[in-house]
Amino acid sequence: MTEEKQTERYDFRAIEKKWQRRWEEAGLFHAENKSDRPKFYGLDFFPYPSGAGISVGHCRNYVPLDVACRQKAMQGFNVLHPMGWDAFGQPAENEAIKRGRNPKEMVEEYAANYKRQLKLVGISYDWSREINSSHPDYYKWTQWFFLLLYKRGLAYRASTPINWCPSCKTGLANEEVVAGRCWRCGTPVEKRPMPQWYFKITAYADRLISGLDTIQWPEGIKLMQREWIGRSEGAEVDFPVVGHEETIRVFTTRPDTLWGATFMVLAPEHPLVDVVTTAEQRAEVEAYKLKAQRETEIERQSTERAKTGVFTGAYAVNPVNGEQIPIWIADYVLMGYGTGAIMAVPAHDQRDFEFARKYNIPIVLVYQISVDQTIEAMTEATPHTGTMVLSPFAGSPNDKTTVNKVIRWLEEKSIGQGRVNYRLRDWLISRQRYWGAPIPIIHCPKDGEVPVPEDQLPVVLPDVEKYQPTGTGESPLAGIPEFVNTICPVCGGPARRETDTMGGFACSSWYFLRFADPHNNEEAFSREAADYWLPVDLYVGGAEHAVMHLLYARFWTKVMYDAGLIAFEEPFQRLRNQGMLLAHTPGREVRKDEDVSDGEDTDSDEPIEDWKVLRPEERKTFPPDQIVWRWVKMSKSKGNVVTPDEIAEKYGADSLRVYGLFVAPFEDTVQWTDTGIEAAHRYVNRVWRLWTELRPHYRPDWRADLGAISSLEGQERNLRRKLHQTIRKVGEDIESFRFNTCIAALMELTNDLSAFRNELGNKAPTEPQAILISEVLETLTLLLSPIAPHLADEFWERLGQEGFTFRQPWPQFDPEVAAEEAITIVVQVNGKVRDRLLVPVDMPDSEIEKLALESEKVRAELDGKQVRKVIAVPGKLVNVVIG
RNA sequence: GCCGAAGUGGCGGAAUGGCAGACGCGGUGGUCUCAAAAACCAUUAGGGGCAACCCUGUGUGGGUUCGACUCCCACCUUCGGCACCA
Repeated sequence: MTEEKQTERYDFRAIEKKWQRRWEEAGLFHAENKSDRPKFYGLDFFPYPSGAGISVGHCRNYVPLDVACRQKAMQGFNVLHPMGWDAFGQPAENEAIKRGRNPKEMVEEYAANYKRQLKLVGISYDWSREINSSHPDYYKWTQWFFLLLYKRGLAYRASTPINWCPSCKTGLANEEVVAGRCWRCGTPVEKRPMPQWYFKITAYADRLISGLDTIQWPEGIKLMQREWIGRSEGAEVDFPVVGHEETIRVFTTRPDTLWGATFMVLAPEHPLVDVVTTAEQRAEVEAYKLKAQRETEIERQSTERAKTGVFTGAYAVNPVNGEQIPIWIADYVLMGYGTGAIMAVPAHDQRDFEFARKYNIPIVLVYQISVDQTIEAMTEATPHTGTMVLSPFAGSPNDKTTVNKVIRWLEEKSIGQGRVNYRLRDWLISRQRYWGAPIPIIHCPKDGEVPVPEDQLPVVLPDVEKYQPTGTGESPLAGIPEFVNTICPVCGGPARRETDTMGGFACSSWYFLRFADPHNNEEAFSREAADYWLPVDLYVGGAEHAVMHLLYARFWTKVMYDAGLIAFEEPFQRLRNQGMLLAHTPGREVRKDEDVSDGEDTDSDEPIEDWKVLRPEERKTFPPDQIVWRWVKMSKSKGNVVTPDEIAEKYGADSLRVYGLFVAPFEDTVQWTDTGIEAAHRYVNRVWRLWTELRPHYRPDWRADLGAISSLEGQERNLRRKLHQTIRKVGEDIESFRFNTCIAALMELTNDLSAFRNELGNKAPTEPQAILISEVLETLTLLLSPIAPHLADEFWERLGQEGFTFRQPWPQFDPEVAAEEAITIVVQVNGKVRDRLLVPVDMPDSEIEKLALESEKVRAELDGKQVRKVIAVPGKLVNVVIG
């Protein structure tokens, strides 16, 4: 036969377009709120749709979850896999300002583009549930939740110094300040006193810690949350101030060292500073306060910084021994933690030790390491060693038990109180920006703060021409009289609306619930829908939200639980973080003193940047030999974005999917390479050719003749075993997010199938061979379905089947077929491999041991030496210990 | 500084107490072709040997074990997080 038929070309563009259209027409991914099947809710962190669209980097979290969801659907689950837009917030507003555009229109356009791209990649979203946090029918409920928190005493307005970003011109939550800088723009953050809205997240601190034990999240993320909440146990103690009514309250984790307190330190901003400072010291104290105020957070937080401080002239009384100790102010004490004041125990706290040495303040040992220990010889504080020598507890060890004993004693004597303190601060929710959900509060001159009645929600964000931040600390909304002026719901008199909007994290703290019931106009979600779908079974997104979004969403969920709205306390059962995608990017080296935007870091130990991306226009003119290539995160600002559009056009969406899954473990940071995507494409092509060549031998009724292949031998038996092993492996690997080895397993199967095809050549297959081919082709098609869904559905159709692989049951493996018949037993001598034995699976250990000892290699090693021990591990190896 | 994760061929990675390097990239040789590409086949950790084989090898140094990439201790490096938290 010379009709060596040319295999049909793999026309992925046509195939992918065709199936995407058919899926949409069939409403294939539409999830019903009721089903006899068990539910599965898979969720991606909902994105802010930026103008750059999605890059192949985004596909690294959307595709794996899509694979998991598609597999769940085939396994018989009723799957909810939704997508929506985190459209409110500063990123969108900043971009709109930059482009001189209306944020509303702009966001619609960008979201539409995202949607188009996600469809292009073949993600199985139920688009009928698409939501947009900037739509009134969504933010109505964000406002409703604000009022829920308000009514439960969890939203309050207070005027304390806030983190202010001078570039974004708005307040920032503590979580949004990274190393003293704004997390969005990197501008050093300032402190400003201003009346602001807060959510009382600190009231939930303990539950936010304990809840972590009930969920399957990466340990690193849990740890970061625990640290952020920063629980510490200790005591509060009041120190009377000599000659004043006031007392200074301190929090300490080490009340057992009270007897060694030789001075006190107040934060420069502490309200009592002005009260206690003496006339002689006032000038010096004022100067220090001013200096501390001028310093940015960055400067104040810099490590290895020498301690500085000023004496106030005042003294406090140590309540445990009546001694008078000086009161200082110093910037190493922070107003934002504890009470803003500390008792200083230089002997047992390193910071206090340094301070005492510098200002010649006495040091008193509470715990002594040895009888001849002298203060003069000390070079550092000894926080965790020694035996107590002062106090009624002399003789106690320096440990937790002693601390607890002292706390009880303090409570009995009414000197102090046991107390738990948290690093977590309340969540600053006010933003002096336009593009957010207005805070639904009315300020009435008569009735004060009045919540907007629920039937008046939403408080609609007005359409305006000018929405730029004012920079005065007032929201742009304050300049719109039609918005501001309203009527007090209580007295009917004239009143003013709150003009701050909510930060974007409010919108994202409940969106996962809205997906359960996205079109509900009566409530945020129906209890029934929430009970059915929630909690989210699998949540996938980047680790950059480890504290912010994930902490806030957990907080709101607990509030809703307490309000009886839902039956669960943790919103996300299982969480996975995908790794970053890096692109090889040309840049140039930058001298450390060049291009440093805020040229005042004279002694900063960290260079801001010693390398800069070349701008596109620079790339053409820059001397090639001076270009320094680096792997950096793919982002529009770096000019190194690869879009799914171009990859889908050149290689196809299925190839892109395979690439991202295969290139590295899901959590790992990976480097985008052209050879990588080409390899994936080559594999998909290879499957296409192999499958297409074998397709003519397919028998639709192969299941009826399974008996014909129950006793295959040789290569055919091996291929069938491989097939069933692959079913097992692919199933397990998708379940556990090990997509790279999952693809590898499919490649191995393909390789075996290829060898089989080569063996077969142009010969017509025998009856059993045809059945085997049929089983392999059909099963391979279904195994590929979650990974390369377009290709799989095309194959499915070409097998003469109806419908979609998405609706087919996931293949089951036959353990007997998958079982190995003969296994290789490794024979070791003293732990070194000397021989290998191929034995039947069911050979008894004693037999294997005997064979091993008879092995020529082993006998050669023996050479007169004694066999001391023989270790046999069933199915694995025999180790002969000689000596 | 503290906390966490990681370190394996030329490269991405596999193996989580039992055959180190699956799978893929890249390389080399071959088949096909007028030629090339594609595809297919073979080979590919390093060193030694004509060979069958032998030795070395998972960041470094110790330890536990019959046996360690895997567990324990110390150190080095890289990445991520936190950073005067009283």
